[in-house]
Amino acid sequence: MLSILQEYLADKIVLSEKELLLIDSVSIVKKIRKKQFLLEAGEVWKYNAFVCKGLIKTFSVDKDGKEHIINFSPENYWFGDRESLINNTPSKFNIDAIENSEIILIKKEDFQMLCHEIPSFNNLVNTILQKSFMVSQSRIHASISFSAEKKYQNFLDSNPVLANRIPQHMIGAYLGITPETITRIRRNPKK
Amino acid sequence: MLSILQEYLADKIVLSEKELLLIDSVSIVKKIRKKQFLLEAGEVWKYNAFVCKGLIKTFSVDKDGKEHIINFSPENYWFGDRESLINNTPSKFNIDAIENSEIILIKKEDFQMLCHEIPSFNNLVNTILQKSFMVSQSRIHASISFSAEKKYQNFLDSNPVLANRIPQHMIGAYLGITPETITRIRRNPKK
DNA sequence: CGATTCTTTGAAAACAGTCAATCTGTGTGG
DNA sequence: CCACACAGATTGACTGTTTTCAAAGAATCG
Repeated sequence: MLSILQEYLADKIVLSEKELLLIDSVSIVKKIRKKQFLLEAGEVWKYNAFVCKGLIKTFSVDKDGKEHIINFSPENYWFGDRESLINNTPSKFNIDAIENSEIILIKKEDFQMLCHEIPSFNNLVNTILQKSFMVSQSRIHASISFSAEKKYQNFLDSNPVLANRIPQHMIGAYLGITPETITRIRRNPKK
Repeated sequence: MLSILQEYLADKIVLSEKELLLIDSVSIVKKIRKKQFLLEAGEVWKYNAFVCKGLIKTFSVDKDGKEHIINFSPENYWFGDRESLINNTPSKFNIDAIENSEIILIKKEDFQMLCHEIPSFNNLVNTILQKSFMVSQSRIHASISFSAEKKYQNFLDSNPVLANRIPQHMIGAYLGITPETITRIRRNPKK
């Protein structure tokens, strides 16, 4: 699975053989099965994680037992709980797999080392952060501006591929809409 | 007003006299009055901007003329439309002042130059980006998980100082709640 | 002041959520 | 390969929250 990360990196930045080896040397390959947890609320998250294959979700569970999904992470996406990672605080979130998945974990210190040793890697990381931030801004915008129907339509339009890998009730949990409402939107779209 | 930015920077990183001068040399000081626009939807945003004094808001206006507020930026905060800035695309947002304000603008290219020339400045920028991202994640979480009342309470708790500088209808526009609903929440808090 | 902006109110309507039951499809173990 | 269990989706009736609209009342500012 290391090769998937390598391909991803090769597509974004130029790395020497030595740098690639350095990255490999700190990469922990891991397979997890559907519904298996990577992080449970209360634990401290220690890694930067990359999805080689599969689909990961980050979510919270409220006191009524309802899930609220912070993020979906498919292949070639990084994930983790940044807040817990950076502040060394117990996470408010859970992370588990929606599909059987193969991921790479890089320990916080190792990841920092990579950023320090490999300037282009560091740039990539910052670029990704920039993009993540823009995506999250646009999600906020949708969230405060749109009706349930528009939120759902917007999700389908923005994530056409992802949408048919994710059960409807999870899309709901991501958008803040109940699955029943989504059913009704689908049955009875306005116009 | 340059001194405010200098103070802010001095508090976060160590800068040589020369570096400070470099920053000064590309800083454009600007005063804007309440309700004055810095950016209108459709224009391309060209700067990184820092608030020395006052309060800035970034918002969209939908087809019904309703405002949706993306961000409030008080003193010592950076603002701008990152998406428009980075992609050189017309902004979907407007930026104006809630209070008479004093700000510093740094042109995109100059800002990149600063990041390139001053490593500690670059680090600071990335740290801020990290933090902005975490804040926006937590706003997303609130937005998909909480009732109107909890959103409002959470806003007051998270922004006790800001809250009494911002008219209620703008807090509503930030949270995705009508001002009437906020009035009712205040009149009739549950427990 | 006078004008503007902001907040509050009430009544009605729209929207989305809840609950419980049923239906559907899928995957797994025997 | 079938049967069963289970997860997911749909339905309908109902409830509750939030919005809408219009009007009136505060508060603020020049």
